[in-house]
Amino acid sequence: MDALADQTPLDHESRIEQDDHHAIRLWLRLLTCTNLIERHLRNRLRNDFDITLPRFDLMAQLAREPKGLTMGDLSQRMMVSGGNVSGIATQLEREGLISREPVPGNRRAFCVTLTVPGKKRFSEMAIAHEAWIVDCLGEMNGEEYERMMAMLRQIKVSVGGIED
Amino acid sequence: MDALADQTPLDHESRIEQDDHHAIRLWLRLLTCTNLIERHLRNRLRNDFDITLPRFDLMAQLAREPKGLTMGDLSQRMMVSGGNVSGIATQLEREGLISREPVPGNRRAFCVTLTVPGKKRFSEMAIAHEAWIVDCLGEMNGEEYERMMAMLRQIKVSVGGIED
DNA sequence: AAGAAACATTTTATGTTTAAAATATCGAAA
DNA sequence: TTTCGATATTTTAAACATAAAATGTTTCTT
Repeated sequence: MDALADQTPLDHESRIEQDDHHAIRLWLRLLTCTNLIERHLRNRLRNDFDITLPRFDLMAQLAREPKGLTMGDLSQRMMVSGGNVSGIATQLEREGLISREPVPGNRRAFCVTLTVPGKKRFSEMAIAHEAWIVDCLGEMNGEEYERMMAMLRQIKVSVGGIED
Repeated sequence: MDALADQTPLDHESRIEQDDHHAIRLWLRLLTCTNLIERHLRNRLRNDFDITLPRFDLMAQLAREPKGLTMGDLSQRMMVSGGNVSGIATQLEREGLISREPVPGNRRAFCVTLTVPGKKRFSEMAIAHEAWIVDCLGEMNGEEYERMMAMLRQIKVSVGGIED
C-alpha cells in the first residue's frame, strides 16, 4: 500500500460500507448533541426553577393551546406514552399548575389547561428557556439554519416512512 | 401593510428575536429526529433481539475495547451516571453477557469485559443495528454528511463551553 | 505512619418511561 | 337494544435515570 492507493476510487461494495460508517458516526454525533443540550436544559430548569424537564414540556404544550388539550393530545404531542403523561399530570395538578376538567360531551376525555398560577410560572420559565437554547446552539447564520432544518426534515420523513 | 413590507430589512432588535425563534425551532426538530430514531432502534432491538437499548449501548462500548473498561469509564463514555451503569451491568452480568473482574493493582476498580457469549451475541446485533441506522438517516451525499457533521461539532463545542 | 483528600463503586430515594392490563365510555351495526 | 369494536384514561410492573449518601480504597502530605 502506497500513497496512491488512497486515491483509488471505491468500488460499489466499499462505497456502501463507507456510507454505513458515515451514517453511524452521524447518528452518534446527533445523539451526543441532543443529550448534551437536554442535560443542560434539565439542570438549568432544576437549579433555577426547581422543576423537571418533562413537567416543563407538558406545560409548554398547554401554553401553546389556551383552549386546553386532552391527555391523548398531550401524549401524542410529547411523543411519550399515555401512562407517562398520566403520572406527570397528576403531579402538576397536585402542585396547582394545571387543572383537569371533564369535557361536557365526552365523559372519557379530560381537558387539561394551565391554571392562572401555572401560566404565570410558565411564562417566567419560557423566557429563560429560550435564552438557554440560543446559548447552546450558538452562532448560526440563516443559510446554515435552513440547511440544517432541511436535512433534519429529510431524516424525519425517512424514519416516518419505516413501519414499526 | 403591503407586500413590500415583507422585504423591509429587519433592525437589530428584530433580527435577534428572529434568531431566537430559529434556535427554538431547530432545537425542537433536532429533538424530534433523535427521539424518532431512538424509539425505532429501541423497538427493533426489543423485537429482534429481546434486549434494551441501554444494555446494547453498554455492550457496544465494551466491544470497542477488548481490554475492558472500568465502571467509571463506562459511565463517562455512555454519558450516564455511575449508579445507572451499576444497575445495567448487574443485569448483563446475571445474563452472562459481561463479566466484572477485579483489577490486580487496584482494588477499587472493576474491569468489565464482554464474555465469549457476549461477543457473539453483540456481533449479531451490531450488523442489524448498523443497517437500521442507514435506513433511518436515508440518502445523504458526502457533502451533506460533512456539513451536518460540522454543524453538530460546532454545537457540541458551544454547549461544552457552558459551565454547569 | 497518620490523617486528609481524591477516587471508584454501590446503595438509596425519587422520578421518568414503557408496555400491557384494567376500567370505563362511546358509536355503530345486527 | 344489545353487543362489539374503537377510544380515552389510569394502573401496574419492570427498567432506566439522576443526585446524593454510604462504603471502601488509594494516594498525597506532613
